[in-house]
Amino acid sequence: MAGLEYVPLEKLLHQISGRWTMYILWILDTNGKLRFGELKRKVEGISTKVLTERLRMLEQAGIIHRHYEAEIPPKVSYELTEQGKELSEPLYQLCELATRWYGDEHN
Amino acid sequence: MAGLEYVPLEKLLHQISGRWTMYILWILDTNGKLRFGELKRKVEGISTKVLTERLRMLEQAGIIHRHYEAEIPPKVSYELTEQGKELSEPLYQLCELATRWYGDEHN
DNA sequence: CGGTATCCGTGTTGATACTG
DNA sequence: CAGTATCAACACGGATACCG
Repeated sequence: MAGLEYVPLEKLLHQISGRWTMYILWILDTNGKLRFGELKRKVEGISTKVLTERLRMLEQAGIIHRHYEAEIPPKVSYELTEQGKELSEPLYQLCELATRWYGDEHN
Repeated sequence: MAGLEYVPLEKLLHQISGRWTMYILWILDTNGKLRFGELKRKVEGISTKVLTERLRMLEQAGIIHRHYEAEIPPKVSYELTEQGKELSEPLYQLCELATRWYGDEHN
């Protein structure tokens, strides 16, 4: 039987879909590098646990990069990788389509 | 708080992601109109319940069209709507990207 | 043929409390 | 500041049996 990875597209969609994920990517795409706290404030309503999960997942997928500075207080920031930026283009198209279908009240 | 529909893109991705969904769309895109049984045979391993769920969901989203003929035996076929076909283009791009990232052993 | 109905295991999401 | 740990709630996938 096929399994989840049969089509690479399914694997990719599996990574970028799911609650919050796209929103996080969108915000990183439009804002550039952000610290954990800033990100959490912009993705209003997300819990630290879920944000952490998403960031780890995206990092492992090579879509975002985590930059850690061992200071006091600790400073950690995230940004899209070059690979991650490749998503912008097709995603923007899908977004345009989604906006056309479902309205643009929320951008 | 935001909710699932905050970004239209999330709503769209929510609809087309999830196990089997993309695969179903892919098959309808490449094969054209198909009957329930044919579809089920092509999406090897899927249960009737899940296939039905996905088809209902996609139908409600306006992505596929259900054509019912009250014969004996009953004949029901599915195909992409014009709206559904709009997905092909951006999806194809994402697919190219996914293939480049994750390999093309499986097409 | 083309589905429904039911049930259940598992994964995902999330709130809350706590830590280096 | 940037998380980890824990536990509860729920959505999702899938097997099986039955129906018009």
